[in-house]
Amino acid sequence: MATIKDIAQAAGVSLATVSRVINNGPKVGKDTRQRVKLIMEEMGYRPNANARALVTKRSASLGVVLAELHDPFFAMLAHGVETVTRKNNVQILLSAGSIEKETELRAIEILLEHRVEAMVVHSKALDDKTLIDFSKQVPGFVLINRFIPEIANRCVWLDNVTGGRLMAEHAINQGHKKLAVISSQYRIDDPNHRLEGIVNATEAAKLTLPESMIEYATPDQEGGELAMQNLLATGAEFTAVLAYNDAMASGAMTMLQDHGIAVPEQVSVMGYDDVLLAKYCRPKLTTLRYPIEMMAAKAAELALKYAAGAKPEEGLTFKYTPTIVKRDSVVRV
Amino acid sequence: MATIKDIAQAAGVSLATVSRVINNGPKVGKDTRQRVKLIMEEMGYRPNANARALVTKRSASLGVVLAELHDPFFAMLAHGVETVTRKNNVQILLSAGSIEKETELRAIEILLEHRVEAMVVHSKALDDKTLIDFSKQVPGFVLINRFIPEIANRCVWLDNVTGGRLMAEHAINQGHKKLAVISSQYRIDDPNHRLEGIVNATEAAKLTLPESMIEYATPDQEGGELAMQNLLATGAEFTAVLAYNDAMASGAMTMLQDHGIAVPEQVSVMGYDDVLLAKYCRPKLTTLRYPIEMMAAKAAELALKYAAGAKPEEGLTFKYTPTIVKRDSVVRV
DNA sequence: TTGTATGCGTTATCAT
DNA sequence: ATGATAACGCATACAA
Repeated sequence: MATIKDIAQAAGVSLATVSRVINNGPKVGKDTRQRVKLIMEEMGYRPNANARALVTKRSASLGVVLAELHDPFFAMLAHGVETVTRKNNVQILLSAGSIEKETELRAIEILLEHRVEAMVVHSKALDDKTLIDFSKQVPGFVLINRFIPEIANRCVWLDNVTGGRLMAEHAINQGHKKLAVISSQYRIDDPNHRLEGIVNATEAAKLTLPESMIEYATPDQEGGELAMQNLLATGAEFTAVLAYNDAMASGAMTMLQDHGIAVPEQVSVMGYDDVLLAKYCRPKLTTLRYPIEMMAAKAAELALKYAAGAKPEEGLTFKYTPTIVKRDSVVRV
Repeated sequence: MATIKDIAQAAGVSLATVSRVINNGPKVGKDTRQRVKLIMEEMGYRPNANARALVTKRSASLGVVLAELHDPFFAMLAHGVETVTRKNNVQILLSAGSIEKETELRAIEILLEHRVEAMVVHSKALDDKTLIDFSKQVPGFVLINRFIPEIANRCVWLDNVTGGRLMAEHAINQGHKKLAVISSQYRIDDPNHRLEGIVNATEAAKLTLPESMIEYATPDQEGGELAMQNLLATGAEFTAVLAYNDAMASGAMTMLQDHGIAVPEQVSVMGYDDVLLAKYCRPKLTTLRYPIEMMAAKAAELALKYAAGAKPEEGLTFKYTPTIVKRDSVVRV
């Protein structure tokens, strides 16, 4: 592949001049610029991003750490990031961390080795201290879906406690008194927080939510089916089910319908996330909107801004609150 | 950030020695190795991938060009690639090309500038010649979802003509004689090929498929709804609908149900792709399995192999054929 | 306006 | 086993 040197030689000018042409530098004759450009075209010259990054110490790239790409949720996240990187002519470097400590760590390290300027990190397995340390090394370090007080101004996150509360309140407002909960079996913050919000709301409404009305399973459709199966097996009575996410809600609905229980006529179901699926499934899912795409875009902007030298404001954080999307899976009782 | 030089200084050895330690070079004393490693640890040393890429001319990265990240289909594609890059300690560089000539071109160029070793490209807007040219520049250049005879051995693609035929044949075998088709309005190869297969099958079965029974819309749920609405508005009669993809099929089902037409009792519906949605929607979609994740993994492997110097075998290509997944949206009539 | 020279962080070649 | 040194491709301060 042709280098700047080859171009200089072919054009009969110096390296510096070519470099200036490439970067639209100011001090270069109009005709020389023309000629050099032509030759670059002819020789199919492409600047070497690595060499450039080495000397300028700026890589024009943003690293993204996420769990699993095939999860639609992370696809939305990635897309949110992409909208802003594209606008800024910044490249995306992807690193998957599958919610395992070692992998997440390695994912971040790899991005660091590539000297990405900014970083949007979705980490659930790493501890606060590790993340705080990284944020000190990388000016453009931003966390998504996580809140760490010490670096609050680098956190773009969803208030899941409020989310849980909103879910439960909505069900309660619709007259439901016997609630069941289908949660994720992974003991990370998100399910804990959502559950906390649900419990708060039930207590405030003087309802009881016995442990037996809470089922845990994998946070996907199969998990939702399984959890509902278990719930039904215990013979428990409930008129509304609050699921950890839309996939579990969908699974739960399927299982209910398979048992001849009409949704929402006999049992109401609520999801969380508002992914595509929520609109596609029948009945359409009443759920909580998790504006992950918007949040991811925000995180990317922030990361780029910090990377460019902006100082994170003290005492600031980027908290989003989910909102209820009323569709057809919940009815008044 | 500490460099190899800093480490050398701190350890009282030369650059060369440190470099050897980093790369697990052979000729270095056991104790020196220990000491250097310790110091690297202490100083938080991280090799600079850019510098390394510059001198070794190998970037340990694979570029991916795809259309839209938030499309679950591309999320699967990305995931397929990721499974093999992870295994090979190769980094993913993402570039979105939104099915526009200019953007796709720019996406590839950017990856080229980063000197990615391998490339998995999903391009629909670029012409054959351009792609062939690129493949000559980049040894590890592989196309996914596209077939170009001149570089057949770099193409991992799905036989959409056969796919279309299988769809139609399945419907016909189930006794359906009046078919309707919902296709994509984008005049790229995929819908054309699928339609071609459908037409072939209908002709072989001595059925007619008038142009009025084919509706075109955007390849998403809204498009499916719209297309079905149009179809119903014309008063056309049909007992089976073949959709361009699962999203359109889902939209079509919704619209049918909204019009009080039972699926599959009154009208059967078939999708294409077998994305998550196909299992989630009600009735579960009978569709064609498009093993995109597997294909993407194959493409990535191939790209890496070619990048490593393996010569593309002449006359070879990587064609996949979709298979029918029978679920609940099609019945015998 | 143009050219020269230096250095970015690393690997690799050649000495020692 | 270890060190000195020349690249790699580019940007840039300094000269001319």
